[in-house]
This record gives sequence, structure tokens and C-alpha cells, in this order.
Amino acid sequence: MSESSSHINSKGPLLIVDGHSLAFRAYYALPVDSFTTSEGQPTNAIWGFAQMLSEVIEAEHPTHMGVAFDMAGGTFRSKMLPQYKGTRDAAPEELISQLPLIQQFLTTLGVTYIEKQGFEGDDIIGTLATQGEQAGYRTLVLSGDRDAFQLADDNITVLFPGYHFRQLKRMTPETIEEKYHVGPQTYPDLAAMRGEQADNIPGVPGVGDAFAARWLNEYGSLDGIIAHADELKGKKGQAFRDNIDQVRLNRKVNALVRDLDLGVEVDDLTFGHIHLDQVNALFDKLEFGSHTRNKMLKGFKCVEDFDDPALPTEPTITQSLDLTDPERDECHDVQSLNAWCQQHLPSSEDSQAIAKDMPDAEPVIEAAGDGVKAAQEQVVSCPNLSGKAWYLYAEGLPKPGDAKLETLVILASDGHAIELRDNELDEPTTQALQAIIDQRIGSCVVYGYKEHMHMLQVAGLHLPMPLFDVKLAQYLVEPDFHAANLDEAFAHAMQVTLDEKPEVEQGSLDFDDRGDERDEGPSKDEMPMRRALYVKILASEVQPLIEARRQFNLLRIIEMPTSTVLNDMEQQGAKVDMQRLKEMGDAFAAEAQDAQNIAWDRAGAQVNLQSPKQLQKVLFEDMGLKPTKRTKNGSYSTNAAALQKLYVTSVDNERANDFLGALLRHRETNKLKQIVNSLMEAVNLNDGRIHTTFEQTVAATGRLSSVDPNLQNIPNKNAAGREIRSAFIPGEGFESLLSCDYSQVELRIMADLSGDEALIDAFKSGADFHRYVASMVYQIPVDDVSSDQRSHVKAMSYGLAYGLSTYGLAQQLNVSPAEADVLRSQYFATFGKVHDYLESLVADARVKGYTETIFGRRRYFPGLNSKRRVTREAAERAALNAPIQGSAADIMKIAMIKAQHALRQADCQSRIILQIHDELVLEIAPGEAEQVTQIITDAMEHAVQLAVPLDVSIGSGSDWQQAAH
DNA sequence: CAATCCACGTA
DNA sequence: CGTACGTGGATTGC
Repeated sequence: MSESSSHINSKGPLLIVDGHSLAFRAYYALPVDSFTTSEGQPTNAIWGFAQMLSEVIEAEHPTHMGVAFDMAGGTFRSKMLPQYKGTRDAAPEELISQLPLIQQFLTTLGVTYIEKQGFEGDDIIGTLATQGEQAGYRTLVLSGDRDAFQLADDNITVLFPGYHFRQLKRMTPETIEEKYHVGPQTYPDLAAMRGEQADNIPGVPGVGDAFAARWLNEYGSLDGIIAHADELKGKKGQAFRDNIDQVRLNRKVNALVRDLDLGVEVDDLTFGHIHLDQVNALFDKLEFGSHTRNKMLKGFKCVEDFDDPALPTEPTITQSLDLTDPERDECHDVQSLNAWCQQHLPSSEDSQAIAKDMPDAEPVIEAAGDGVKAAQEQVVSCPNLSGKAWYLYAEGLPKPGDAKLETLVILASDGHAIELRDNELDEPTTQALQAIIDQRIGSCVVYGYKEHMHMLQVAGLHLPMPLFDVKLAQYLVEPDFHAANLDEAFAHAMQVTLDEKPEVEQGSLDFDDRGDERDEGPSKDEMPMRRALYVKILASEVQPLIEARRQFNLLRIIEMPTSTVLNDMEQQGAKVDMQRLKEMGDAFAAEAQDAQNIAWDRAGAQVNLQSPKQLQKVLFEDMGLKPTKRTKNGSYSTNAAALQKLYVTSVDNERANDFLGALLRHRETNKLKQIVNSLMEAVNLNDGRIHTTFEQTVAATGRLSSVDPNLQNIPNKNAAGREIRSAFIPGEGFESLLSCDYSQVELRIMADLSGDEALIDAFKSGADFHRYVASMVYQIPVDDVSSDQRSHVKAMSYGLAYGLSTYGLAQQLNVSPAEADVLRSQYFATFGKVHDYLESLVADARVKGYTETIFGRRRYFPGLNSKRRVTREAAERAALNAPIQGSAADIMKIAMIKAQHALRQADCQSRIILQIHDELVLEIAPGEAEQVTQIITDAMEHAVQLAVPLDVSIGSGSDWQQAAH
């Protein structure tokens, strides 16, 4: 936040584009020869303009936008300065011919462009920026004309293309001051003396930026200098006195008009209504390929609601890439391997020096226990990886309990690489490799630390925590994007399709630049080495983004250590009682069979009870029942809620009633049968344990997920399902399971973040939380709270973090919407700050484009600007939920790291085996129950220090069900 | 055979 | 008309 007393605006950003100067810059940046249609129409300016605009929109998420253009014919400036060429009239025909096409492009995308006879685009920009400021917008001015610098202030930033056209510089009052040694208001004075080559305006001969700035700082302003003109010394002083009239004129000409009547309100400059058919027609005419089209529309897709959730919401830094294949070296014996590493990899000393500067998880996590702020203050810069790092890339099967290592690539930053196949990893080689890894882990970069631990482990290699995990880093930068593999991640970040040859364009290189092999593509044998290169390039793209967001501490202190915990959990797995599962599976199967028989009998046909389509026919056509709910596709829903309603209303129709009852029973037991079967299939035959995989880069909020099998959705709600948990038991050498879960974490986070005293008191009281809250909401003594009141308030509390509507609340509580509305207003009357906080979450997200957890985990919400109400409101609910769910996930990850560390310190054999979002399940070694309970309680309760205590409830038992409390 | 819908389990 | 996930079966479409 600036120290300036001026008001900082919050709306926007409003993006104002200098159409002419941008087209002009693009025209000269791109070779016109390579961008001309078969009919001879040049397109280089359009191409550069559109791409630049798309990138800026993607990066800045403007809510409003206007593009200003010059008009042909003179302006008030050309009347004052005869030699002044209105920028438009000075342009070559090949550029002029592209301007109408750029305007057409803007129109098809629903963007407003503005031109005014007798004025330049600059004046329109000055006016819009001024109006935007008054209307409370943060404003971005995208212009290649330095005259725009005078507009910069706390609310207005100028985006100025530097020497490399696509590299935009953010010109703020600070950066202008830094570069020119004068502020934005004084900048035109400086420019008047220096002159403007591009506009054909002569300045004072011999006087450049530096001298002009010196005089300005001495005399305050151009007027001041003119008043003391005779004091100016030397040749330059004389030159100034000789050219005072020219300078005065220059100053008049470079002043931007800021109060034109444009006939447009800034508030009206929304955009994003895309006429896709017109866009395509225009692009056809310009002969733009599909790759180019996607690129140019990408930014707009973030704004408009295209049905493509995979679209990135974040800018990607595109550097010029060196995609030459690595130099493949051969190392068939230990000696040459060691020699190679000595020659190409960073030295052990350098690696240790890097590691020494890295944040260490333990002390920071200790600090987190003393408050989140303390942990956040320990933000450490992410080192630039180029030149310092080396890359370890393994291919194989990372499945826990059944992993394989096939190929190992070591890639040096000098472009040399070696590749080792699994059959080359004999004992001495493995030992040598281990030494190489251990000595240089501080400069090692991987893609997927956890997966690499699994694969290396089967080869007898241990992988300590490397410098950087590109996979985790990319996830932090863009949590809504999920790549199935490295190739996809790479293609996404590079904005290319690997299967197709990318179009030749400035600043990017051909991926298959290898002469006659061009059409073949890389062979299968080449892929591991190629992918190692992808890791290197990806790292160089992602690292600056991590640094820019200051998320390196999140990566190093939370995500990467979490990987080590998860690795252990996955390797260990969870022991199940196979016999027990088999019995349950048979019982569920029998009951499902029984229910199906009854249903078939009543239906009079062998309907497939798992086919919604067939059920619809039986229920709503044959039996003539009245459908209640529709699915989103328009058909009638046959889900449990709908069936339940039909069931109670069909009491007088015995046949239908029986059918529905049997169907419901079949649904339930069949589901349980499926779950049990999938668990049995997942048991590893070597150790009788289930090794799930915890996905660390899938859930956009920061939670983990569990796959293959999913052990985070084992039934718990009703008794029959919960029974399945009794099949999870301690393995050999362990005596019990311990289940530890956070009570109401998300609500506690809301209490902390909102600072609501009433809610904080409720948690501090230590009483039955929901009962206590109900007594406050209904303003009655705690003992008078009825069970209905308690459950209603409880539902309300939990609904808060999901953006639950009163309608939804009413439906869940089976009360009228009016009653739900009363509950809501009473609740917010009691907890006003919670209400304000939740509102501010969404409002802030709309301005910033993203939400943030207490540890700086971000999630972006392009949908907040959607014109479609349903998507916009869905985005609002998600934006409301993300920082709350995400902060809870951060806290649990810290608790896991802390717990594992403490268990090791205490030399305990007990271990964490499962995480179910707010619950940890541990396998307890004989005699350790009491000690471990202490350790875990401490780790979870003191993961972070909030305004309210964190409460953990713990239970133990001889199986998971019994451990629950 | 892959993609999509529907349904349903968890926090 | 409640967020975040994963899985399985049926169906559809290539």
C-alpha cells in the first residue's frame, strides 16, 4: 500500500489502449514479408496487436476496456507545429491499411474503440484515464507513446513496450522517477526539451534526458528553467536559450487533453461479447491458422465464458527458448559417470551453498505455531535456476507398492545429458548415483518429487528434498489447470501443441528443427531425454512466476515437505482385513440381489436398476408417477432424493411403493458392494495393504485427493456403510489405529479471518459449539436450545463456507424459504463481521482476480466477470469457499509435516497412514499410544496460531471404525 | 473405444 | 438454487 495520501482506487482494472501506437510498434517489430496474405494484404500489425492485447487481458484481467485511435487529417497540434506530422498521417500505407482491420477485430470481440476528429488517440487516452480515475478505477494505459507517462499516478499505470515489443514495462510514478529522475507530471517538461524523434519534434540540440532532468530538479519545472534561462551555463545553456520558443511549443503539443467530450462513459466500456462467427470470418480473411486464433482469443476467453474449463487464467512468460536437443553423452562405468558429473554438474560445494540459503521447513513451521505472520515474514526469494541447477528426470511407474524405474536422465544446465536404463543400474553404479544425488541435492530440479521418490526407491535410491519441484510449482501458479503428464504440462505452459508443428513466429523456435527428420517426430527412445529438457524449460518458465507471486515459501515449506510425508504414507499403505471385506461384500451382494428381485417382480420386467434411462421409463411412463426434479440435461431425475419423495407420496400405490423401496435399498447396498469390491481389488498381494496415491496437484483449493483407490470417500454417514471402516486394521507389528480430526476447522478459520468477536468468543468458550451459537442466534439460554434449533444453526454455519443460499438451506432443513431467510438474518445480525468478511472475499476476488489462503495459495476466478448469471454466481461461491477450504488444507499439511517430524525425533515407529482432509489416521506401534497421542495433538493444535484455538478430537481402537469417536 | 451423463460416496 | 473431489455403469458417438 502506498504511503501517499491520495486515494487508492479499487474498481477495474480499466484497460485503455493506444491503438495507433501499438499497431505502429507491432508493425515495426514484425517483418511484414512473413505476414502477408495471398492477396497481398499485410497482417503483421494486426497479428502483433491482437497477440499483445490477448496477453495483457490474460495477465491483468481488466473489467473494462477502450481502444483509442487517431483520425486521418490534421489535429490542433499540426496547426501549432507545421512540421508536426499527426502520427497517423506519418505512417506507411502498409500499416494504414491494417488499421481498419484492427478496428474490425475489436468490434467482433465486443471491444469499444474511440476516435475523435481533430484529436489524437493520446487525448482520448488522457480523457478516459482521467474519467476512470474519478470513477474509482485502477487503470492501465497500454501505449507505445512516451507522452502517456504523464498520466501515471497511484491509480494509473502505463504499460510500455520496451525494446522487445512483447516485453511490457510497467511504468508507475516510481519507475518513471527511477528512469528519468523526474516525476510523471514533470516528464512532459523533460520531453519538450529532449524532443521526440518519432513525432518529428526537434528538441534542444545536445540536451538529452540527463541534462533536462538536472535542470528540472534545480528549477522545479520548465517555467522555472525559462525564468532562469540566463543562469544556464555552457554550450547547452546557450542552446536552450536559442530554442526556448521551440521548447515552449513542444510543451504545448505534448500536453495531453484530459477533458474531451467523448460521448462515452467509462462504466460502459465493458467488453467480451464475442461474435465468434465474425471473428472466424475475419481470421479466415487474414489467413490466420488455428494456433494463431487460439492464441489471440485466449485472453478474451478468460473474460467471456467459453465452455472450456481447461483454459489458463494466468499469463505465461514466454522467453526465447533454446530447444536444441541435449548433447547425449555416454557413461557406461562408474568412473566415467563420476567424471562426467564433475565436469557438467554443479559442484557439491555450490549445491550445498544453495541449499544453505533455502528456507528450511522445520523452523518456519515452528514459527507458524507462533502465528501465521511470523511464518509469512520468512519469505525467501526463489533462486534463478538457469546455470545453477541440474535436472533429474526418471521414467517408469510411480505407483506406490508397485513402482518401477525404467530410465533415468541427468541433464546439466550446459546442455549435456546422460541416460541410464534400469538394467544399467548395478550395485556400484547405484552407489555412485546415490553419492551424486546426495552431494548435489541442493541444486537438483525435478518434475514430481513424490513420483520420483517412488521410482527411485525401487532402484534402491533415496531422493532427499531437491531445490525445486516444477510440478508442484506449476500447480501453485495455476491450480485450476491439471496436466495428465509432463508433455501436457509443457505444451500448456509453452502454448503449443506438441503433435502439430507450431506456426513459425517471432520469438519462438521450431520444435522439430532437425532437417529431414522433421516429419518423423521424436522416436520413443528419444523421449526420456527430450522430456528432461521439457523439465528444464518448464522450470525456467515457472520459476519467475513463483517468484513474482512470492510463493516460493509455500512451495518449499508446505508443498515439498508434504510430498515426503505423502510418499511415506503411500509406501506404507493401510492394512485391511481381507476376510472381513469378503464377508461384507458377500452380504451386500446378497442384499442387493434380494432388493433387485423384489424390484423386478413389482416392475414386471428385468429393468436394469443401474440405468437411469430405463428407470425413467418404468417410473414415469409405465407406473405413471409424477416426476419431481429434472436433471440438468432435461430428463427426469431418479436420484435418491427424487426417489424418496416418490416413495412417500406413493403410499396408496402398493406396486410402485414396493418398487421404489426395493430400488432405494438396491441403490444403497449395491453402492456399498461396489466400494468393498474396489477395495479388495486394490489390495497389494505382497503385503495385504492398500496403497492409495494422494494427488497433490489436482484439487484447485489446495486439498489433497486420493485415487486408485480413493480412500477419502469410505462411507461414514450411516451404520451399514460405516461398517466398511472396520476392515481397516493395524498391520503386523502395530497394535491399534488412531483417528485424529479437527473439529470445525473451516469455521475457526472464518472466525480468525473475519475477526468476528462473537464467533471468536463462541470458540473460546469451549462449550458445545453449535448449541452455544444457537443460543446467541436465538438469544436464549444455552440450556433452552432445542435440538431443532441446534441443527438448523449447525447447517447454517456449515453452509456459510459454501455460499449456501436461503433456498438451499430451506431445502436441506425442510423448512420454508421464509423461515430460512429469518434464520439467515438472525445469524448475520449476531455475526456481522462474518457476513462482511464473506462479502469482502468475493469483492476482493473480483478486483484482484484471485483469492488467497493464509499461506498465500492462490486461486484465480475468471468466471467472476462472466455475463452469464449462473456461471458468475457459481464463481462467486467458489471464490467464497476457496480461501477457507484452502487455508484448512494448508493447516493440515503443516500439521502432517510437523507430526511426522516430531514422530521421527521421538524415534516412534507409529506412523501416519491416511489423511481425509481434516482427519489423520495413524498406525500405532505397541506401547506408543500415549506418547503419539500427545505428539499428534500438539502438531495439529499448534500447526498455526489463530485468534481461536484449534481443537482436535482423538480416538483409538483396533480398527478404523472403533477409532472413530 | 473414448467421452459424457448420472448417480453417489467423503470432507 | 452448496464447495472440493473420484469412481462406476450406462449410454452415446466416433
